[in-house]
Amino acid sequence: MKERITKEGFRRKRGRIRLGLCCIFRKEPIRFRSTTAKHLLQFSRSEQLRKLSAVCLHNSKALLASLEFLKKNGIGAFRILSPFLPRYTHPDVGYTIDDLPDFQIILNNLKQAREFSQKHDIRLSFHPDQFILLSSPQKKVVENSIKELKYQAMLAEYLGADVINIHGGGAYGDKQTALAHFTENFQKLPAELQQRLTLENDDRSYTVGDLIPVCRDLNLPLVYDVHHHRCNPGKLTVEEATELSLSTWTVAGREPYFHISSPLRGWHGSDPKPHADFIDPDDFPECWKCLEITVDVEAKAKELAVLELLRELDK
DNA sequence: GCATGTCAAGTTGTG
DNA sequence: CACAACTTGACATGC
Repeated sequence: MKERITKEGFRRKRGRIRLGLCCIFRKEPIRFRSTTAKHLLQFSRSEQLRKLSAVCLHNSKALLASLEFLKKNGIGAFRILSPFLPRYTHPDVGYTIDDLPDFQIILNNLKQAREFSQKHDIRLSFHPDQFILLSSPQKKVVENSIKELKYQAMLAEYLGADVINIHGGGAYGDKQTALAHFTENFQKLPAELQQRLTLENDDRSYTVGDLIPVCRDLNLPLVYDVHHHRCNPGKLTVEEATELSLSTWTVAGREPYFHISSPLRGWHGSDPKPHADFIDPDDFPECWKCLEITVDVEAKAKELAVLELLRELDK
């Protein structure tokens, strides 16, 4: 900690680290809405679409408000929640954008969001949830996953988001076989989806060491989650994993994407996996501080945690 | 208003 | 063997 010189003018500058907010706000009154298939199914199709349209329209406005907040507060990235257009791929109530009565306003808002984020250099990303599995031995599971990924790729296209980040999925008793399934399924995806997909190490199955060969093979960037790494490190140190992950981005000339969080109840004794409200500055790897990277802050206090970490890194 | 149960989906590890 | 946790609560219902 000695190398941080506090004297004005000699302040050690952090690398251009862009901090990212994940999905929602703790205190700022910006809320995204959702709805359920069960609720929708009691109405006629046209009534369903009216309700869905209202929610999607609300969310498109909430996104614009989010970006405005990020710009004002120096936050450089935003992860868009998966049900931004809720139940889009649901087998019974799924829809396309132009089914929605307000689709023109919604599309216009998405276009505005893209222009705003480009103008103010706010990086947008997606993180499909735990059901999205390209490594599953079940054909139906992979099919549903691809359907959802295509939906997120469509949104990413409208919004100019460059990252759709997923995990390796289950190990199914044999990681190498599962990763072979992943590779096989990845190669069948449309190019516009392949271009955006990234792989993230997780806190139970796949370590950075497990994923690096797949990433090299498929030319796939690795989103390095240092909290997951500390829960499930494999053989690599944080410095080694950082270096390996960086190489998967720089080969494509893209800005690396990392994740940070702190354990809810500390590193000792109880389960370290659940996330804390804020980031303990000691959890932020020293070796990241001079890098030009995006770091998503996975903390329960959301924008408050991002702002606090920003201040901490500026010290 | 507020408490509570429910919501599309898969997999893993814990108690 | 049920259940919480996972990147994340929000919504609907009933009092």
